[in-house]
Amino acid sequence: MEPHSHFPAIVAFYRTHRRMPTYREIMRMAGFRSTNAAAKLVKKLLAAHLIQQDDAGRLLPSRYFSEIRLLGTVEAGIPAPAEEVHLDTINLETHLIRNPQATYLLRVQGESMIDAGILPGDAVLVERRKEAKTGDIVIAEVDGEWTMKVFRKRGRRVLLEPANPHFPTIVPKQHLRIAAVVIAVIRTYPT
Amino acid sequence: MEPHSHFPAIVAFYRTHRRMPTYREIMRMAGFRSTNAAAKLVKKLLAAHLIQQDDAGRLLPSRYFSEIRLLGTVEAGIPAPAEEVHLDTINLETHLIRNPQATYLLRVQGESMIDAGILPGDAVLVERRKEAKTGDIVIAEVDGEWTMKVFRKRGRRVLLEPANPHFPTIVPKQHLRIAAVVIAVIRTYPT
DNA sequence: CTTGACAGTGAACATCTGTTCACCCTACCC
DNA sequence: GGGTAGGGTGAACAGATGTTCACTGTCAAG
Repeated sequence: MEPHSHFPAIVAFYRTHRRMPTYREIMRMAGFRSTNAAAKLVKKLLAAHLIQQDDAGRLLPSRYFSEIRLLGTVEAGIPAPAEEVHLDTINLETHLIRNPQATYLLRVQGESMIDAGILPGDAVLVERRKEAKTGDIVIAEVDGEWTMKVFRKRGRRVLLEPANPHFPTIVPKQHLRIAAVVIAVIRTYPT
Repeated sequence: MEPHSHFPAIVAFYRTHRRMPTYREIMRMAGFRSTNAAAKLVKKLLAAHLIQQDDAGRLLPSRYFSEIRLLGTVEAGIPAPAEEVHLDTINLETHLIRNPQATYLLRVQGESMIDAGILPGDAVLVERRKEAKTGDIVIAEVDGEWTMKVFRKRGRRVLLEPANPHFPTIVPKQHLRIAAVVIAVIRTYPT
């Protein structure tokens, strides 16, 4: 039995148990009767970089445990399922979210950011943050109203610019509180 | 020290180490000098359903490790962290992806879909599918070229429409192969 | 002051963990 | 046939792991 043939079972174990299997569990899954057989299998999977290990020898999932296969550009097309073996993969969530405790999903109303490709109905992933830098898209409370705009600092002044010429640039009069910065836009299409 | 104040550190540990911490590691993170203190902390986190445990006592991540808190619209604003308790949450990956085996991430080149809010550099989540219905955004191979366009059926004819008036509508002459349908657009902003 | 709840210490224990050793068996090559 | 590499067995071991016990200090309520 080739060592890689047991890899899908390990991935499945990780998904259902939310942890990596132990050597004993790998042994049982593969039908071995000795943990040494599992250890040798693990050594091969390690050499193939299909799984990883920490300093204490504990098994860790590799990037191959994430679900999404990464292709090139649209123009490069989509390969046949058989050629998928070598595809790079990413974990969508770790790729999008750096600070999970401070991350939220908001729905967009209105067309004020339409030229930045943010349409009504889109979802925006935002990270709670009090500071922003020029060019960031921020969620802010200005003079009592919540809004999403592009943050710009002009010298000492702060501007909140829409991405739509039909909307006015906001110059905060009294109160500006930056609550969050947009880190991603997510638009889903009905299937 | 409140027990929940240590929870973010545990989540951070899980994300960087790709496994749950042991009781000793929780002990060190919290500054305790007895594993019993960590065990008591864990008991409280278990009672609050912030973490989970398997049959052998091993710690497992709960949904709070991977789920995003869901707010309303931008105009409704972002509540203070204290009011977060009742927020609904979703898992980003399960929310976006219905059929993981057939789902891929592609990068967008060109501006042909810009009026649909799909900009160059965006990522599109696509699901391998051979059929499409009018209005779907499809990845298709037309007369030897790969392209992303809006699929439209006009009677017996099939049109592939761009979302940009400067680009031509494609009328497949010989060969049209639909490879995938766009199920989501994801745009990330540099932090 | 007394009481009780709570949080943390220190130590112990049975079990599980990754790792390693010697060994067996089979298949293949020269 | 002889040799060798590879995959598997069985057993052992040191260290790590979750759990538990008795105990100490603190602090607020009565």
